[in-house]
Amino acid sequence: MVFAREGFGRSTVEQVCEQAGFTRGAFYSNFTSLDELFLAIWEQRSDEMQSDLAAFLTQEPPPVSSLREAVEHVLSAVPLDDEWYRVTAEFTAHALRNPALRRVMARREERIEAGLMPTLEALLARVGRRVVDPAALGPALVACHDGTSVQCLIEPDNVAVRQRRTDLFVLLVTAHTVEAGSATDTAPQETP
Amino acid sequence: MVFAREGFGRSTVEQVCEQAGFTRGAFYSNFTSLDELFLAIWEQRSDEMQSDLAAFLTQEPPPVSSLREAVEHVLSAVPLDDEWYRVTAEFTAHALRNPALRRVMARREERIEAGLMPTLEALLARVGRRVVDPAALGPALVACHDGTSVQCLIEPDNVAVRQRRTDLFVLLVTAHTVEAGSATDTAPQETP
DNA sequence: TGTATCCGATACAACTCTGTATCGGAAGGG
DNA sequence: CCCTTCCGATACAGAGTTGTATCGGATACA
Repeated sequence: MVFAREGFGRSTVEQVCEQAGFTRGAFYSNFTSLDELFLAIWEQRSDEMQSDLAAFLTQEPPPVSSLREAVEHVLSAVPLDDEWYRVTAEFTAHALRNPALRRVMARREERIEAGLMPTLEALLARVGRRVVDPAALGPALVACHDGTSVQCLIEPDNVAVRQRRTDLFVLLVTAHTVEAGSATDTAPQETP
Repeated sequence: MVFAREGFGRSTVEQVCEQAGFTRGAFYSNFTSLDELFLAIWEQRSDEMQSDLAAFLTQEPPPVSSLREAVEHVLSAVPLDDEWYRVTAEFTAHALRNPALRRVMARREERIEAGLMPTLEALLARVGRRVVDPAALGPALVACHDGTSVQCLIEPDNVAVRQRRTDLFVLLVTAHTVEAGSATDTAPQETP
């Protein structure tokens, strides 16, 4: 992917076409600008990943026996794809400057949450836990995923980073759930 | 800042010089490339922000009376600077493709943690809490900060996002601390 | 089989950016 | 007061990029 290698701003129509195996003539008869192509690619791939995630999660009910295992199973469906995260970082930077793309990013998050939460809740139910506030847990998971993904890719050789990533997810899920029988239905407990 | 407006890859030496009020001749007698300037600017500004953070936090011991107030105080020292976060997003995307910049990013995180944690621990001590595992809390805070900052800037009009951001920080700090008298000294408790 | 339509390749003209080389002036040292 | 040194401005040449216009072939349809 040219955008991952060069950065979006430095990519040229020529480079993209060369790698894709067609010419600039072909490009300009299908798109009007690189921006448009970038958006199209990102949306398509983003949709694919969400479909993959959803498919993976719903496919076979795994025999999880603890909350951590449930989290690990979900995380295993979200690979740390180096190239793809570079493209996403480019897209994020681009979106922060472009209202139209901002909406695309917002939709992406909504769809991730929509695809993730039901399965996650089902998995957690199996280990006897109930999510208290899905509307808070979803965004928190996405934010932590994005934040820790960058950390993992910035220090690819630091295994502790990846370990902490998992721990953080477990922590989040733990704090946002209660034992299934519990009557508590408020926001995550703050002990002090 | 040109990099925030145009994106790094689309910025030209000409644009940068125009805004800064000098000419390309002046530029090339002080830097060898835009990459170098970008790195210099980002490191300098990043250092400034860390100094500001440290100064703000150590300056006057605020009269916090709860863990949440302590967190809110710290967060108030980290403003959601729209322009600056755009530059950071650009830098992040750039760093994911460039090992030298990766190291700069890693150092940035270390310095944030180094500047933040002592004061945070002091503040928390004042409300009767002790951090259990600073080496885990620091990176988690940074990751969540970066992740939620994007969310806030992607949906600037959504106040719920900003609220959840604060809640998330409170949650993280809560989970990584114990009551000051407690003997517990293990990793954050996972109840189930 | 002939024709119309579509799509991609090639060619082209205009523009933009980069990096360097040369020139002029200002500041500092002797 | 002169001279040297440094720094920024201007000018220029080379390279690369964009978007369009024209051409050729393939495919679908009558």
